[in-house]
Amino acid sequence: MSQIAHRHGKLPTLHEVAARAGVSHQTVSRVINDSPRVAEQTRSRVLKAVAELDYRPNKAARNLVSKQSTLIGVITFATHFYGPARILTSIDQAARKYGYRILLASLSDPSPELVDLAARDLIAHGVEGIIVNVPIELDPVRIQPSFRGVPAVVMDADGKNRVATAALDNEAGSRLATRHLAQLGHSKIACISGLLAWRCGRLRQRAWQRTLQALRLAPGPVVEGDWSAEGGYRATRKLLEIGSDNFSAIVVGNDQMALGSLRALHEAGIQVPAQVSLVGFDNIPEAAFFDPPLTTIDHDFDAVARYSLEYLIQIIRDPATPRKHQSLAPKLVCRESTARREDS
Amino acid sequence: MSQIAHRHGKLPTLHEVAARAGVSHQTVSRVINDSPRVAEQTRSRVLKAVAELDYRPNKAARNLVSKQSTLIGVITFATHFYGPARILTSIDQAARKYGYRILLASLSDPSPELVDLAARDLIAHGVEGIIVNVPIELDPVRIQPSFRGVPAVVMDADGKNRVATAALDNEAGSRLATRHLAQLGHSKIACISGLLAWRCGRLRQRAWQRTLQALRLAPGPVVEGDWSAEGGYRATRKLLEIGSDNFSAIVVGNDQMALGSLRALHEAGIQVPAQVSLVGFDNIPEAAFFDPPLTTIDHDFDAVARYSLEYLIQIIRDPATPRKHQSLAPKLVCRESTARREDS
DNA sequence: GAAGTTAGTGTGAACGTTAACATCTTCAGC
DNA sequence: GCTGAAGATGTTAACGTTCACACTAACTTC
Repeated sequence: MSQIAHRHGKLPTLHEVAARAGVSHQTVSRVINDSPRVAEQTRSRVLKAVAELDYRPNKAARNLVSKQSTLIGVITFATHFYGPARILTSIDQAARKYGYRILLASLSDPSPELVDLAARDLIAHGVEGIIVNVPIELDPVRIQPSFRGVPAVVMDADGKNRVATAALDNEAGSRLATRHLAQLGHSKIACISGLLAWRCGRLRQRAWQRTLQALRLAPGPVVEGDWSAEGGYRATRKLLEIGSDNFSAIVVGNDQMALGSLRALHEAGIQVPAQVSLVGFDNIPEAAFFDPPLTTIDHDFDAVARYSLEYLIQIIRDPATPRKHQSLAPKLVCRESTARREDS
Repeated sequence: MSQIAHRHGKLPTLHEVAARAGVSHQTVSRVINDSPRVAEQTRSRVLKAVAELDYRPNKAARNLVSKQSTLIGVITFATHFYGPARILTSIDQAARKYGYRILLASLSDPSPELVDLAARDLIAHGVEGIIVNVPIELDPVRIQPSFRGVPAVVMDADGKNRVATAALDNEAGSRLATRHLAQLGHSKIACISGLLAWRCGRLRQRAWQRTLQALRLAPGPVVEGDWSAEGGYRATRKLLEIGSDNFSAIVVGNDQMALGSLRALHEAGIQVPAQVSLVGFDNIPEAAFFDPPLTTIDHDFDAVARYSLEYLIQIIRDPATPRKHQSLAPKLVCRESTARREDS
């Protein structure tokens, strides 16, 4: 790798490369930045010096003068959950392709104030753009001043085409799940929602309710879960306490909770799907191996993440890019946790 | 928040704050950095100006001159898996407490060359330290030159006390799992390993083998999985093809694979734990809700992550900190997927 | 062959901060 | 009231880039 030992903690600079190649620092800069205005011979001489010294441009210095930090900030929350973690990973993967690195700002608490603080801090670090993925109801128009002109894409929000936003269509997913159960003949459809403090939790629950209304079905019992398997387990126990003859199917807020729900039903001696049908949400890789394999809503986390990042980069490159809302349609994945309602 | 509108994309600087407070930029710098040599009256005047302009120090400029970037680089791989994702999250949480931000470098492929490249890039960004969490066998002593004196902690590796390393004790975990099964009377213990290209996969498998040797038991069949539920499912099918009378228990490389395994056994009409006992690895939050609830090895991902970060910060603050290897002991969590072997 | 163009290179200033040193008070100590 | 220390502030020079511009040589163009 490097043929030359470096003084401890001291990295070579443009000037040292220039001295070694016998040119000015500016010429080295031109070579580094692929400027066409460099003679082939000079270029190779510089490149040789760069390789010998194992030179890498100091990004802080570049950032200071040119505002090009090759940094994208991501403001996120609850990365211990599958969805947020998956999105973060996908954003990072996508960013790498464009030569960007991710500067992480994960919140201890999802409040607009902390988003504002995080945005400022990221901007102080010189990020070229910011992706916000926070589950609370965040008015993208109102928080925009926090970004002070730095391009931003807000996920899981709707910016009314005044702010760039992108979201998985939670409502469409929930509609799909509820309709599927109705079509199988279920008329008593319960709901285990995710945290209602989360936007996607509220959206999913509301769509369940509205779909039932549209189908002229009375809404079954609702219990709020906390997205975890344990939360799903507890919510199902509550549902069973209310009375198992109040529902023959459950729309569950995510797959982890569905796992807990499956467990609770199993313990209560209730057969899935023979006695109760269950639909999950997210289609985590494990869902196909639940017992029974889970019918669920497939959400393409990678796609939104990739879309958001590419949209952000487009805005960075051309700030005049129109701001709009993009929503990605989910699809139903039928497995074995749902079945036709047997008339009793 | 900010009372004053900013010119588009232009952030206030030390000088503008200084002008507004009627002091020199250096005095503002002193206030910002909590220097004691500032009169109380001046301090409050400066603070007022800072608040009014909503000033935040430009980290790139600070980084350039003082080498204090408040940035820590994390080199990681496969963040779509539970373990690496969890560790990343925990590192980030811990870093925030110390005022650091995480600069992410996730690899597309876990090779020493890419680790080297990532390290250089992170250093070019001015990170004050680096945490490496890559599953391959990485000789921490050999890759050390990549870091050019920048403090680093390598996870899941052993630096022979010449490089700072930290790891969950995979071998102890596997030993615990295997011994547990042996104590329950199982003598034919199979293994579904994780990817053997991963260090932890190899370590876990090897410890299973050695434990059996130590117990003077013949090793059961081994199949390599890929850490996923589907991989566990396929591996179990292979095991069943080899013949279900060759094993009465399985040590599985992680909980996701154990889920797939459970499914495959269920499909084959094999009762767990009545006919076959199963031990997982990692204790993911869902494991308690598998059917049956999974006996597994509890790995404290948060603890290693926190430890690694705190160790790194200690080295940053005092480069003379001795380099050593820290290993965290896992523990067995007994649930219902293991039972005493019924003599047939 | 003078004037304009273009390729290739160099010079100096900026970016916004901290470090090092300089300066100017103020006040204790005798 | 002089000396010296300490407290409070200011001045100047880095840090390592890029940007704007200047310059030289060679090559067109009429």
